Amino acid sequence: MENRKTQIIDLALKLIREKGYVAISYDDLSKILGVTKASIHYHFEKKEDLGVAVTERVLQNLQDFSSFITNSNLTVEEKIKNFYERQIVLCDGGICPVSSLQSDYESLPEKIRQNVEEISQLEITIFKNILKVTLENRGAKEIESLAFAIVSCIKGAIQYERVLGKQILTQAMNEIYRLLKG
Amino acid sequence: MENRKTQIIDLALKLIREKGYVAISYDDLSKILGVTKASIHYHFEKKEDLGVAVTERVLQNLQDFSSFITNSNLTVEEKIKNFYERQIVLCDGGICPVSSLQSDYESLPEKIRQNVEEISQLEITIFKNILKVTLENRGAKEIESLAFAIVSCIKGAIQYERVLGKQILTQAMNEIYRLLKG
DNA sequence: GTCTATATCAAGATAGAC
DNA sequence: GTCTATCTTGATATAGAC
Repeated sequence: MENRKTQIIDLALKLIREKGYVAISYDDLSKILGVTKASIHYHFEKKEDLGVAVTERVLQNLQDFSSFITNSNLTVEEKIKNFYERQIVLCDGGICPVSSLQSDYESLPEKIRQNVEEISQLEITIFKNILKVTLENRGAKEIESLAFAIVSCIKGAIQYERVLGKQILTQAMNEIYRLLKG
Repeated sequence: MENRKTQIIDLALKLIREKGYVAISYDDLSKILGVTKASIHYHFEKKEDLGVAVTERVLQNLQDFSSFITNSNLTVEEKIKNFYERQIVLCDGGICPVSSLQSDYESLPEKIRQNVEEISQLEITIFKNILKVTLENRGAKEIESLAFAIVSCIKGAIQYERVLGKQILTQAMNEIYRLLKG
């Protein structure tokens, strides 16, 4: 059942958002899906294999989003709004899966680390591409700094929001928009 | 030996920065310290007790820092620089212990959660206090939004920096300084 | 492709000797 | 205060039946 495989990846991604890669177990997954642990092991022999599949999925989604943004005619503000509204949907009450995997970085097998690196870099690159279109008068270095600031801000805000339960991301983004006008 | 207790908290804090609360074990701690697991259990009967001690330490340090900043005559820029340079020292190649604990939030016992909440809130409050002194012309709401943005940016940047290994925090902060002038 | 059963190992935790 | 020894539980993983 190829569908079961997808279902496992979906669930693993959800639990990584909530608890992190280290904290989830095949027991968690199997109980929620109503199957046995052995059944999960059939689809993903080792936990590492599942982690690789999840990060490949995240990377693929991000690449699709990158293409969508590149080929769109949206304004910079609209593109940024697209990015962080997508973040909210992806996180769905937890934290960003990328932040979660970054936190667990030291415990990740090499293959998963490489994917997390690639994902992190692509997020920065997407923002650099968004910014350079309309901020042509600013240097490449400044555009890179801005991309770092905006992505960092979005990701940090989501983590505080889960713990403190305020509209931290939305409010922080209002300030970021002002950065682009200055 | 009261010193051993402190030593365990120090080490736990270091490992939380590197791997996170969930990922560390009494076995890790005991091997590094050259004692037995049982010895760690003597000082902290349950892992939760150790987590509480660590977060109380983090909170205490932050409260001290808050007093220092409040009673200083530094400029806003200097205070912010103090904050994020302190972050770099605290993280020491890992991620911020607060970010680490935020990521593991779902897996934390209630008592530790409360401490993480308090710490997260105090970080925001410190920034609000820093900003309101010189940004009197801006409303309380805007000051809060700015505090959210700056703290989020610092914390997010540290996570990307560990994975991508660039000067992401410093560069992001350069852009944040511009926010304060606009 | 999914199951039962089981192996193996590590983690959190406790009892009791020294 | 630290140790040895041990317990329990849960996690990763495998073998082999259906």
